Amino acid sequence: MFTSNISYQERIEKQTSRRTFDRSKGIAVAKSLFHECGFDAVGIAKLTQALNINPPSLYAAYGSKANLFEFAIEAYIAENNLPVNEILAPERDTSDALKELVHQAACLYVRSETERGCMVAEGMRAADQKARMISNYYCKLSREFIKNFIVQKQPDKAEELADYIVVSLQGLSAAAFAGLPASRVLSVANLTGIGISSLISS
Amino acid sequence: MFTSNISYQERIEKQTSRRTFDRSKGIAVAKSLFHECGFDAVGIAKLTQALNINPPSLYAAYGSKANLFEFAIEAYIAENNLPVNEILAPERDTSDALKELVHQAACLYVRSETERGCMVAEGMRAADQKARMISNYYCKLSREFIKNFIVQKQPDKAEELADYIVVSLQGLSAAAFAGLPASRVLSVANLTGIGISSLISS
DNA sequence: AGCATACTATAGTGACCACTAAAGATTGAT
DNA sequence: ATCAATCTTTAGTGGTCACTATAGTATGCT
Repeated sequence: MFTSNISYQERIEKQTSRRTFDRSKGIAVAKSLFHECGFDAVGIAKLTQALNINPPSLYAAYGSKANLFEFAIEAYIAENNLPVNEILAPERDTSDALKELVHQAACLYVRSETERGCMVAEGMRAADQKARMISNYYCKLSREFIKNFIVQKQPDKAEELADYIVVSLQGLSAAAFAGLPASRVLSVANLTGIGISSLISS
Repeated sequence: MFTSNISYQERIEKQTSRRTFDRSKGIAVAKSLFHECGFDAVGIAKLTQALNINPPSLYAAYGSKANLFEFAIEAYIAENNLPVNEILAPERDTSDALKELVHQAACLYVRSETERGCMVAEGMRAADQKARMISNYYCKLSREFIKNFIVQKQPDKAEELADYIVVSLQGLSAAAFAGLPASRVLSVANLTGIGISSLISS
């Protein structure tokens, strides 16, 4: 989408029965490494060692480190995505829905001891510009989704409330990544939920 | 404190009238670069070019890149620090004080077009472990200061409220760093303030 | 003047970075 | 069986990383 002319699906489908390493598994491993360490701290050497392959195999399969990162982010979203269609169902109370979204996201950010925070939010801080652009794009997608939910019932507050939710999630992700214990992250998420209630009822 | 056996003051005082580059200015330049680009994205080459010196001069003056980063953070705190002793004056209303703290911090995070967010908060995401440790330490200092203010009047909520404030600031810093326009960052800070009110009065 | 000190600049260190040229190996199709 | 395609491996590319050994130079002290 940003750096590749060939999509994730196209690449996967090209895989034949030939002797080859498992591309899907490669993306899963890369996702874990990128999530745990961040884009900048994961080198090609670390990736190829984790996959037990050589650099050319990695490049033949994914094109570049940035490409692989984007595949990994897509996998992250596909696997870890919250059931947002249920959480942000149109008929739900705005406040309840947003509170649950923040709570569920916080749970996601601390459920692993090693892969902390939101991979997208953390990717936005990478020193590498491509990694930042990719992450920013998926963050924007999320914000739009949240905004479109809010706009149905609170159109006048949709923009600023969407910003508020996204920024809150960025803070929770940062805290989780920095090592704040799960219980305290969830406590902050709970306080954020109380804040959301007061913002919507006012 | 973490990586040096020689303090900032000691180094500065050692400066004689000999032909030498301005150490304080070097720290100021490094601070701007680190703040704008992040620890990882600023190499020795970039620093020495900006200061118009050679690497050995930089190492003679500051010891290491991590040392220089710590000096830069100290300078950042000294120069950009909010008047926290006034904002968090003991006699002030807890809610008003915390709201102003968040507002002033948000203003700080977006006042420059290039140096966005909080240098300490952003440093906590560096790929370099030393930079993370240094940043985490100063973040912890800030949290303690906030907690000690809250504990005077709301001792039962001090810990979780302090976490809430710090996480909110981390979110605002991340948003500012990612390029969210100043007006929207300030708007989110304002909403956070409303949330703080409801948390304290409840 | 002579000397030790403290900074400087030149020029490099090995290690790592993302990435690839070239050739071998395995496959499916003919 | 042969060939083309596609993967693999080996072995590297040039570049940048943080950092430094060595030697030159300007300074203050005696």
